[in-house]
Amino acid sequence: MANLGFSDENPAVAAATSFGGGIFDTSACDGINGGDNKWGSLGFMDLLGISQDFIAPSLFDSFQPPPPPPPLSTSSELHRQQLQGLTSPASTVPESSEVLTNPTTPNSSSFSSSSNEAANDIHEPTKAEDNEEQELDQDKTKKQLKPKKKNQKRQREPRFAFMTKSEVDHLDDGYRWRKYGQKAVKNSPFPRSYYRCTSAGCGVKKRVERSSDDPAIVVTTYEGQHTHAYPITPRGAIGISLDPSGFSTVPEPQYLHQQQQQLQPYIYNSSPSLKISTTTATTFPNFLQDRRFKFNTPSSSASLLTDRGLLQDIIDPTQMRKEAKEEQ
DNA sequence: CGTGTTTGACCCGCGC
DNA sequence: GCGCGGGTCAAACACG
Repeated sequence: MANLGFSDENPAVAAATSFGGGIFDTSACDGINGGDNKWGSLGFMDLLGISQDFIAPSLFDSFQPPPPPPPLSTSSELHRQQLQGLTSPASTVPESSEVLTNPTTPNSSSFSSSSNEAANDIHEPTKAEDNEEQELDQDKTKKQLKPKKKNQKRQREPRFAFMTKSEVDHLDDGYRWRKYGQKAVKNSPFPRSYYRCTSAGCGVKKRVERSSDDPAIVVTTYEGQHTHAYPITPRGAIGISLDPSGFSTVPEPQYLHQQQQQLQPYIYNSSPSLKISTTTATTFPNFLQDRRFKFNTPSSSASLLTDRGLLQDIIDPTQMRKEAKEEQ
C-alpha cells in the first residue's frame, strides 16, 4: 500500500470525523476529452484523487513499488494480513449496511459504504472460487443449474457506493472490468450495468447505474476488495501499487500526462468536498481513507447522516437528494 | 485470436 | 406458493 508519503497519522485527516461535499462533477471533463466518451485516458480514481492530493511527478519519485502480487495460493492470507495490519476496515467491520452519506449541496459528493455479513469473514476468492471453478468444469453443461448450497445465505462483499456527476456511465478507475450483465432497474429509465474485475481470482464487482432522479449523476457501487496489485494488466500500466483496498494511490502512468495537462484545472475548480476520517475505518473502505480521498471543503454531512441512521444497503440517490434539501 | 459487450434466460431472495 | 425484482450466467457477437 502506497501512500505517497501521506502519513496515516495525518492529524488533519485523522481529526476529521465526517465527510461529505459534492458529487464528483466529471462533466467538465467531457470537453477536455473532446467528446470522447472513453475514460480510458483518464482514470476516474485519478479524478477522485484530486485536489491537493494530486501532486506533480516529483511525488512519484519517492514512490516505493509494492511487492509483487503473491501467488494465488497465498494471496488470501496476504490479503488478510493487509486487512489486519494495514488500514483495511473490512476485516474489523461489524456487520452493517452500507454507509450512506448524503450530499449537503446539489454539488456535493455522496459516498455510500457498506459492510455486511461477510465483513468479518472477508471473501477469499482464490481458494473457494478455485473449488467452484472445478465444480463448474464438471457441471458446465448444467449451466445455471449449478447447485448453490442451500440454507446458506449468499454472503455479500462489503460494499460502498458513491455518486458521480458524469456523462459517462462507466468511469475508469484504473482497473479492468468486464461487463457481465445489464438489467433494467425498477423505477428508473436507466439500466444498471454489472462489472467484474477481470483479474483472475479477484471477485470485485461494480455496479453502475444512473440516478433516475438526476440523469447526470452516476451511482457506482463497488463490492469486494481487489486481491491484486494495481493496475493489473499490461494494458493498464505497470503494477505500482498494492493496496488492499483495491484503489491505487497513484494514477496510472498513462493517465498522468493527460491528468496534468487537462484534468488539473478542472480538478481544482470543482474539487469535491470530502473529508475522510481514519476514525471511520470501521465503516468506510480503504480507499476512502486514502489521502486521495481527502477533500477540502468542510462538511459534516457524513456524521450527520450516519447519526441519522441513514445507513442503507443500497444507495438511494433520491433519498440522498431529499436529505440534502432538508439540510438546506 | 484474445478480449470485451450484448442479451435472453435462469437463479435466488423476499414480500405478499 | 407465487410473482417480482435483483443478480448472474454464458452463448453469440463485435472489435482491434
